[in-house]
Amino acid sequence: MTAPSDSTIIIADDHPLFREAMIQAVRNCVPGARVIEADQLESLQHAVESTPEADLLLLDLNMPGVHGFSALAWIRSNFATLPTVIVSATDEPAIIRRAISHGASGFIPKSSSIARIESAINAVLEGEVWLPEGITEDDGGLGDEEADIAALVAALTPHQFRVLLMLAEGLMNKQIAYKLGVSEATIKAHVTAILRKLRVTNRTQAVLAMQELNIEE
Amino acid sequence: MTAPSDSTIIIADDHPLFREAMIQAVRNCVPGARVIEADQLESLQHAVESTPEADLLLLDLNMPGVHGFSALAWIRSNFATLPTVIVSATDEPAIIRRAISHGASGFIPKSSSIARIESAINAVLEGEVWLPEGITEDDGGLGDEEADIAALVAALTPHQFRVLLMLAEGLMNKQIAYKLGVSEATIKAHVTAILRKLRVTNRTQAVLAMQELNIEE
DNA sequence: GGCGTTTCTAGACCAATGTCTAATGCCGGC
DNA sequence: GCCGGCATTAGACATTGGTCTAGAAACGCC
Repeated sequence: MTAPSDSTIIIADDHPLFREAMIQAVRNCVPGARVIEADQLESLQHAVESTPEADLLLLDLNMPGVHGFSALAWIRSNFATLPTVIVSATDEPAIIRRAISHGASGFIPKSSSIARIESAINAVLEGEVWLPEGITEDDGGLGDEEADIAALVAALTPHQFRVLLMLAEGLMNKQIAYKLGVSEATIKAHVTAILRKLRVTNRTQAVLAMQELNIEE
Repeated sequence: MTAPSDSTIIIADDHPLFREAMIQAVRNCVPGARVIEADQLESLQHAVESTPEADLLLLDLNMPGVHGFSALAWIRSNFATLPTVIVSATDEPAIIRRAISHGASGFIPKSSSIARIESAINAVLEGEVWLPEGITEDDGGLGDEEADIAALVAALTPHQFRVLLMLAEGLMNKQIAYKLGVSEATIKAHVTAILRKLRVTNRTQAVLAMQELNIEE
């Protein structure tokens, strides 16, 4: 238990029961830790932006609005000092290695025992990279295309990334403007910036580009 | 060899080498068969539309422009009498069962031996359903959402389906019109029809809906 | 505390998208 | 053979989407 007891740890998972279990594990590891929960990307964004001093993020790969590595790529870019551990239902080595290549500090399959989860949390808090048994880190890396798009997505600002996620839900500019409480003209400006950064020419292509970071194989 | 030697068989696969191997297998099974090749969805559409008397379609799941069951769903609807066997690099039982639920008459993993492929072709030509060893047909079926969307996609006309595939590439109406040799106004009419049939309100949502039929898990 | 840079905001303008109406041609049923 | 329904085509019109310009606010850097 080398971590200071005033650590702040963010847990992002849309499943309340699992979130509860993770909180227990965290409390066992770091008794006095402050735990912040997020059940969707919006609350996660709020959490990381309002607590830049956080020591660890436990991130589920499949939450409403994000089904893949786009959230990880963006967080790694905008909050590079925040160690992030991916928590996922899968345990496929290929996906685990992709997560590490995208900058994750560890990978915890949801099938892991509580004891192993606690080991993982402790290891990452001490600066190590934690992987499930039998997985080696030094391997492959990402496909060219995937790495390229991750870099482009990482260049987005927080607002732009949020808008991109809404584009990926098929929302109109007007709906996005309402949700974010700004004018439609503002959203249009964000969309233009997104298209430029992702090097595409319309919103459908932007959504398709981001989906390159999805999990599917 | 109960199949008549004047059978017509369509082979759709974007990999020339593999297509060649399949042709060999088909010729062994049905010596006098007429073989039609297609290397992408456009040529496949042309093939099925111009040879309604075809006896069998061997369809790869991953071709340029189609990455999933959308092509199968649409073909089953518009050419219901054409037995279709899925040929795919995967051998995951879940995907195989999804293929059968979408109306495929068989499933051949690309890892199969020539002998097994020939067995499969013969079986399907005689009206049976052919599955790899160890896979049972009677199971599960599709998720509600997937079945629903398959039904909506199946309702599209050939032209509409082709336009939808181009929407899924992020093309503009103008580009689609040029490719299909019609006016932009025509494409707009098609898009409107597609949106209605898929029960969505813009092209991005249409693309997202179709992607529900993609392979990803 | 200033200062340049980046982000966020938004209005005006033009291009792309989607709807409505309607004509043509094709196919199946009576 | 004739009729009704549907696919396809397309023009006129309304809405949405995207670019350009530009000011205000936040942020790091002297």
